[in-house]
Amino acid sequence: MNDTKLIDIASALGISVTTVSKALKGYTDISKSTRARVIEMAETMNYIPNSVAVNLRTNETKTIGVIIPATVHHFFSSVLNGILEEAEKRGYLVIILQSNEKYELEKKQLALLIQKRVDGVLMSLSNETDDFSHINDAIKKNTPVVLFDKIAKRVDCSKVVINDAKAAFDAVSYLINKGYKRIAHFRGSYVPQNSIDRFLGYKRALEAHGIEYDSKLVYVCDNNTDFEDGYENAQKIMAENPDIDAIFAITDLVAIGIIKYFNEAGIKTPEQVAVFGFSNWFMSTVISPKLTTIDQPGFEMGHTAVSILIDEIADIKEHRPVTHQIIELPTRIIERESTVK
Amino acid sequence: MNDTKLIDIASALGISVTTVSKALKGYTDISKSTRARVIEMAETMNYIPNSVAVNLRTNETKTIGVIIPATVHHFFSSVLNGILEEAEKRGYLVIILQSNEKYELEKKQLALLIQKRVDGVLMSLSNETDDFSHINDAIKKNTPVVLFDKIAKRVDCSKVVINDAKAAFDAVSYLINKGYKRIAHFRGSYVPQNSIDRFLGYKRALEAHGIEYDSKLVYVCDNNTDFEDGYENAQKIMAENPDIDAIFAITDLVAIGIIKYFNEAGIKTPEQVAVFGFSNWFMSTVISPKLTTIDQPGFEMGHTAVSILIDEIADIKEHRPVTHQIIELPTRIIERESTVK
DNA sequence: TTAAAAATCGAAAACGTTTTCGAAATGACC
DNA sequence: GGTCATTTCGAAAACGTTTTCGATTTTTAA
Repeated sequence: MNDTKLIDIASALGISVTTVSKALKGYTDISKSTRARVIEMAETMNYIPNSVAVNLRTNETKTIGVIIPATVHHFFSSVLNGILEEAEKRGYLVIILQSNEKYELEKKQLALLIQKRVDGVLMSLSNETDDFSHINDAIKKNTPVVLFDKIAKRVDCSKVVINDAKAAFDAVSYLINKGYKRIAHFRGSYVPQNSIDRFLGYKRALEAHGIEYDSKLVYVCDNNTDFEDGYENAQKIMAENPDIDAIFAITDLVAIGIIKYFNEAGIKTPEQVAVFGFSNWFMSTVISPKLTTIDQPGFEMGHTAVSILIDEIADIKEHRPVTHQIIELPTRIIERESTVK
Repeated sequence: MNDTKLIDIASALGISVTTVSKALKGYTDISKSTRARVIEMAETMNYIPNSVAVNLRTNETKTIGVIIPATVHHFFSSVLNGILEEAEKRGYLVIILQSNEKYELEKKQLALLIQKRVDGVLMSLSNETDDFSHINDAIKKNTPVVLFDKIAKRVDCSKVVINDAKAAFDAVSYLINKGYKRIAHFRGSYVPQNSIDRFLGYKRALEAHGIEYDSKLVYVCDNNTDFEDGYENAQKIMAENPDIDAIFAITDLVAIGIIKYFNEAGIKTPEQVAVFGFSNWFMSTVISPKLTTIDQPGFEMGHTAVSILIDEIADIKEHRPVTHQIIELPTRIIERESTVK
């Protein structure tokens, strides 16, 4: 079952490939009549252009690459849905790779995408990444990159993010305004900017409201895949600092770990200790009590990242100057049961 | 920043592109010394082969397409992880598309992938799909297809599945052996084979154990994205059939909806009514009580589907006869709290 | 030294398009 | 009928590789 090519249509009609190609692409220097004949013949011969040949000739693949650091779960699955939807709408296909939070893998995968001649790439950085030359190289080679969620401020490209510090500030301020006074923070590991920013937001909110920051109330949860981390640290904090009345957790996942422990240990949420999550993952409504959290708009993030990227691709193609944008998507507090007495 | 090409290396060294190409690919008719010079020059000039040109020449893209029916959540995210991991290991990139359970979209996307010259495609059928000519066309055009999870028995290609009927049979038999007698089933919609098979398994298990099938105990949950369905039907069944002592739910999602209602209504699980889910999604350990369920090996499914596909791609390329395989992955019962008194 | 064998290289075709540029045909106009 | 403008078409180059096949050189064997 051999594919039909331009030359097949051409010889069937006794004309040249040039004419066939032009007719199919709507060039104006082909007469109405032959265009009609070509189109009909293409139809009956079931002609499908060979994308690879087109790619080679036009030097674009209508494909974008995506590198995400973690497994396709929770937050990234929302982002991915946004990416897929918008990309399809704009006529692009998307190749997905995951770096598993490894810098070396991320670097290799970016190189692979460039070798594959994708028109642009979307990426969210691995926790390990603190050298950005691979990204700068890509940009220098005219492959636009837009960073989302886990970004690096120092690299000069478009970014779409949320304001983690502000969101955390809002969350903790909310708790303070609700009357909670001794508020702990279960933070993430020390490297990722997200983790740092949310911690900073927590600290600033305390200071802004005249509550002294107490480093003993900060626990580190650096296991991103399970809620055990939250569970165990909850156990620990209740032994070490039983006087707390609220916990601001870096993700819904650790918040859920906390609530699970509290449920089992008979600690009432929010009466004894309130819990505040982050991301508004699906399961935050599954747990009892339902989790108060920050809505992190993953779907929109994917959407706008693709949109910006494709615009930049067009700019580069048309030799227009490309201006990088930093888009900060709004977050909002979703108040549920875990913080309202 | 222009990419260096074979001809750049060739002219830098005063030799032909042929020689450069062969040296780089390890042809034996190039002397050790010139090979070394070529490799070094390629290194210093930072040569990266143009994949598009290679694709055109070799007529393969080292890329596979994946079409999934639903949003990347829950079960499909596990499958996707399996696919990505195995594909990368075997040197293939993967393009992902989602059909949103629409036949027309599925058809269009498959055509798109073929036009893009992917080497093969993995797909899980939409709920609407009952015409399989698009798939047969793809296979006829020498693009191998392997179906996973939501398959069609009538199309002649490799498939990787679980035995839904058997898994459901096992689940219900487990409940019966535990002493439950009046077991309801919250089924899925009427079209998908999964839904039908699980229902059939339920029915057969009852019959096999001498319990009369009662159609009044079967409720339909056809909303796949939320647990409201389970919640509402739980409410309904307790009003209409308060004498039930167990529910076998088609997915963990509806099972969680049921448990949420039971928790709120003060109905004890499993003491008054036991609940059995399906898939072993992450959140089945989040809910209280933890959910007894069927483990559906999504990650492995992705793994083996890719593996089979790539083998078939190789067979076709080498003009070997390709034999289709039907792989049935084992499922098993994960016993948790929702069924043990 | 010479013939045969082996080693080493390169010209050119091919993959299937797109697009430039010029040529041929047609139409318009006086 | 002759000039010019317009319409319509096609030859050929180009995109960057891979691979066949023949040519040239070097080595081996006698």
